[in-house]
Amino acid sequence: MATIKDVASLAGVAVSTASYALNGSNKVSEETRKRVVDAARKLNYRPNGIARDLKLNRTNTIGLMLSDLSGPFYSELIKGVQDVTVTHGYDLIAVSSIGGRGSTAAKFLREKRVDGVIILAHNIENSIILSAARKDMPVVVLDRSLAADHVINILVDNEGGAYKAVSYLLSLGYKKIFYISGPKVSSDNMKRFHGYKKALEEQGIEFLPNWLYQGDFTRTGGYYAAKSMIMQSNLPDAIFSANDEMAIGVIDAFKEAGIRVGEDIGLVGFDDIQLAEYVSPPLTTVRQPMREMGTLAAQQIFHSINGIFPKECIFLDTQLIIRESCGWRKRKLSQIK
Amino acid sequence: MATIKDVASLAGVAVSTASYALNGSNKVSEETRKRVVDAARKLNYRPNGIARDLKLNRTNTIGLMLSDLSGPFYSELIKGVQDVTVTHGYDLIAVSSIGGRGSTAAKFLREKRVDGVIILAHNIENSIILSAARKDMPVVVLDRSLAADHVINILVDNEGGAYKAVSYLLSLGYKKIFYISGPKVSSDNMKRFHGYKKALEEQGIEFLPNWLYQGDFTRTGGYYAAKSMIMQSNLPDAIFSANDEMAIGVIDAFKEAGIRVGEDIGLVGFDDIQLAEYVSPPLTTVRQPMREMGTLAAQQIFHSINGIFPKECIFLDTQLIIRESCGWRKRKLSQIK
DNA sequence: CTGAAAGCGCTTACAG
DNA sequence: CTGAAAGCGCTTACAG
Repeated sequence: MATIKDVASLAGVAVSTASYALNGSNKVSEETRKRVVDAARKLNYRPNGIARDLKLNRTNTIGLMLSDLSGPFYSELIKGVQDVTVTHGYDLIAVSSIGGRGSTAAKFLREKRVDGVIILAHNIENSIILSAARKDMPVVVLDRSLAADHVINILVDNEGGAYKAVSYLLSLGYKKIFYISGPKVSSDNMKRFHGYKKALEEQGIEFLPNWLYQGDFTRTGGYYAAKSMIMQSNLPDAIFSANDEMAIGVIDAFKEAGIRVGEDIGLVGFDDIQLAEYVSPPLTTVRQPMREMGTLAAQQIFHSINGIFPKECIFLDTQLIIRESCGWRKRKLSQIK
Repeated sequence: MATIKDVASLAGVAVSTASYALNGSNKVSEETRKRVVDAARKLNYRPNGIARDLKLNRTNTIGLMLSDLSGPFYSELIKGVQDVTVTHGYDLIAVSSIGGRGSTAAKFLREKRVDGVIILAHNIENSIILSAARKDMPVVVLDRSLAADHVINILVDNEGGAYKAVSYLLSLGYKKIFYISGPKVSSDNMKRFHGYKKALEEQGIEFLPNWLYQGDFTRTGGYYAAKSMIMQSNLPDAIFSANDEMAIGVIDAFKEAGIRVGEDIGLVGFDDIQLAEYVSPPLTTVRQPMREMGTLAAQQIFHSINGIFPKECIFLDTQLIIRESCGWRKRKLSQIK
């Protein structure tokens, strides 16, 4: 593979001159430039971007770390991030954190392969983030609250969103409301759980341990949680699922058992993924402003690259999206604020 | 930011020794190893992966280039690729080709930043791929047929799939069947168009120019195509949409106009994206084996890294998934092979 | 306008 | 077991 040295020697110039010529510097005469470019073409020369990055000590790329590259959930977030990275002329790469410490995400965090990082991946430990964040590598976290230099927090009001959702269920007359949990290590999940309990408490309803079913934020997880309820004959009035994917699994399981979600039982999810609108019954859920999160996250990266850090963490609100999974008729009868 | 040099001098050893110690070589005494590791910790040393890549002349990462990082369409593909890259201990990064020649994908292709590349992005030109592919950077293309050294073709039978879909429509008695096209530069689209025309011809049905509506593979594109039909009062018996996303846009537009897809009009898509099953009416479509494509693609990369190239291009079959968007009753009446 | 040289942060034969 | 040195492929002051 031809290097700039080969190009220079074929063109009969020094490598510095070749470099200038190739990068369109005006320090070079039109004639030599042409000679160099010709030589490059002849050799099918491709610059080695890695060498360039090393020399310049910057990569011009932002990394987006997601717990699962293939999740249905990131679409809008990615769009938001992408909008502002291209505006700034930066590249964006997406990597997965599957595998935890051994994951590509962890490696990129460790090895300074990008100029900034946006994280939405609960399976990356705080310690990795803390030792990665530094002046020339700001990181914004979207899935936890983590106070440290060079880490920026963008938080959505998980607790408030969950509270809204469960209060809504309560206002419809549901009383025995189960919680299907995401991974316990997920801070988002814990916040939602708190919001859930808060709403219950406020209405003087006691939370019972067997109202909690463990899931893992996947559809399959939700499916088996609901299956368990059915097999144990431990059926609720309604369910608050810590995310939409699990809620869809719940629908699957109940459908199999002949239980009608939206009629026999109420269900609300969290996230408002694209599918939520199409699933049957359409899922009531709490929407996070994903696109806005993406935009904000990327903007914050560029601000801090320019030395401007936000004073405090950024807090975003959620929105309850009412569809049919909590029942139509009941809804009509009650007051919703 | 501390480098290995700093670590070495704090530990009072040569940088070579520091390097050996940090990389767990057994050339180093336990005692110095400890001294070095301590020094590294003290300095919060992070290795510079870019320097390492440059030195070793390999990145240990595979790049997946997609035309839109946020498409709903790649989920299974990514899973397939991921499965085999992690098995091989390689990293995977996903980059977008939005922006064509200026895109991150094009840059990574140009600058040898990965050890192999998988492409599903019609907006990357052949010329870029051809000049990127080389012995130490195999590329597999999933969206075009491109014969060259070090480029591997994995093709799904677009033409056959389209033919199947349209034949099915014809067998149901639909005659005036429109085509909603993807971008004309997309080879997938053109193949599907050929399959469509072939099925028509075989039944002696003449294709009319005003049966073709231009779309762009997006939901909005499909929506406006259908809108145009309605506004021009140019309504078909059925529509074959070059992909599912556009088909969903079609459903939206017809729904607004009070036309019932699956009753007044037949519709079939292509891809079998996740949504297809949930949309109303559920969409009949032709499924591509996306996960298998991903697995195969990654396997081929590793084969060629090991010097083994496939002799010919790999051809995958499609499958017609019958749901409700072409009508239930009609379907019952006819024979489908 | 052009060239010789240093250096980015690593790894790895090679000597000792 | 440890160190001095070369080199990966670039860019960029600095001289001339």
